[in-house]
Amino acid sequence: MQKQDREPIRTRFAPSPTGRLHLGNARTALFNALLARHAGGEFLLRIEDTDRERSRREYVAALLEDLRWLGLAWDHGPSGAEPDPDWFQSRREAHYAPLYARLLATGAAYWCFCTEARLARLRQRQRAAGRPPRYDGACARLDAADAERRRAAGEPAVLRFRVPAGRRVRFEDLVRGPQEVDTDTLGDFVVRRADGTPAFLFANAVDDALMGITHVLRGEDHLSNTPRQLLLLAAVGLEAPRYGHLPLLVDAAGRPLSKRLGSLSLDALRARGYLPAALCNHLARLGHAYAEDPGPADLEALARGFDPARIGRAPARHDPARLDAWQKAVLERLDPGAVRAWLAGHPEGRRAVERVPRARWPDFVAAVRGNLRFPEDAVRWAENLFAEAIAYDAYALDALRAAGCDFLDAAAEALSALPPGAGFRDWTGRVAERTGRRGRWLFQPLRAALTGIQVSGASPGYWRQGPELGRLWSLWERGELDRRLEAARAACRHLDAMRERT
RNA sequence: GCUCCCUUCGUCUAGUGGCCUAGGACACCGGCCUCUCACGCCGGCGACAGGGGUUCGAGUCCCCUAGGGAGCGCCA
Repeated sequence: MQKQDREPIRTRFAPSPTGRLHLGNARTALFNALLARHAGGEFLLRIEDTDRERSRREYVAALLEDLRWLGLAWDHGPSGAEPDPDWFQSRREAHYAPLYARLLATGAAYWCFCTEARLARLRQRQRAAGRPPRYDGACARLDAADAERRRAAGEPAVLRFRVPAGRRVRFEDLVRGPQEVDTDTLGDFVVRRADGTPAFLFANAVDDALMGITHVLRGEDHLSNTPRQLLLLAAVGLEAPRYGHLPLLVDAAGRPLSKRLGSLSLDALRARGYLPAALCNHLARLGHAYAEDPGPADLEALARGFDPARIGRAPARHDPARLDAWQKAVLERLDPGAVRAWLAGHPEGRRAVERVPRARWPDFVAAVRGNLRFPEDAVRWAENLFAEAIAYDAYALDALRAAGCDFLDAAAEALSALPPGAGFRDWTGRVAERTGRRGRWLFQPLRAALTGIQVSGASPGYWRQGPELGRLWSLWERGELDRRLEAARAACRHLDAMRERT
């Protein structure tokens, strides 16, 4: 009994707060959000904190923060890290209790008094004998009244689901198509732990049904859970969502993403300076292909073309170069204000924001944005273009020496002879005329004179890369151009003097 | 061990029996754009894991092999 089409779509993301979000989780969240948005439906957030040992309040807060940062707003869900009875499974006992009772009453589940030690031994034996490690059903035939008495006497017990024998469970996977599983390959599984908390299989499936979830996109590792959850939901008389299983996401080396491997955690990527839109664009194409690729797009456009049927079945590898390409593409389309906000959010980038005069900001962004990838890239140009002290680095001095002081004199003269309103080309045209230099012999020394300035954190010669000289030129006032040329001439004369002395 | 899943250029992928001498994007290499880097444009390199079938015809269907993965928990 699975949900059918033609009703409003409702998806969810249901993380357990036992670690930070990484690329893999984030993709799952994104896909569910895109699916909901695509259909004009709703996207919910639920916290699966039934593991008392490992769930941590601060992870909830971090989770919410990461999702908000990514731009994945949820239509319904927790508003903060404080557990509430609606969205935190640890507080939803009241919803579960009647279902346990029903399971017990119909015989669909039974009390199991097996100790963990016995189960461990059992699994070990089964494995050694080359058999699948499954519960052997020791408590399945216990007399119900006896079991209740032992329970009442305080003997610890789990509630175990009785998987019907010799049946086939069929379902249609949203991404993998028709699936069929023999119930004889399934062992009786735990529904409620001895400490009274619900087991994942139970709480997860039940909450999806109770919350009216219609579609669930989740990791492939849940594929074999699906028949169990279907059986369970049928036994409590709830309607199951449709499930779709996403291929695993692996790192650049082809290894599964791990919570311990921190470099692909969302907060690490954010600290590095990646934009949420870059991440979303990257993720939206890992294991999913657009029929018509929208290019660097916002969530709305990403959602428009999103289609679960176009999700792949093979593991997808995260290629950092691809992510960087999205970062560049997204950055390229950001307006100056957004670039400013991005930079202001990072310690490094803030230095750039502070250095560049507000009025010059749009021009600065226009000139430099093609050369940005991370916040620190902006700092060097901000410090170079709006430098107070002017000192040339070794490569610049080489270029000045090679060009000769006469050349610089000519450049300065051409500049002072320039009528107001004349542009970069007028200037370089005149310099070319006076000195007979063209191409790199003309531009290289001019670039050295105007931008070959030492900047903290930049490697020597950094200025030789970067935006077109002409764009930078228009960023400077005439006085600043004079100042730079004058400094270059002084440096050149100093070099000459040094040479004469030796 | 058992059950299930997966396998197209370096990477993400298109491809649902003829439109495929396998297309695109990113990466890489080369060229152009009056200096460099980037952008843009043009071009290049580059793949159907292997073997058997089925078919007039297979990347597409079936089987086997190899390789990878998941599940089999009082973890989610």
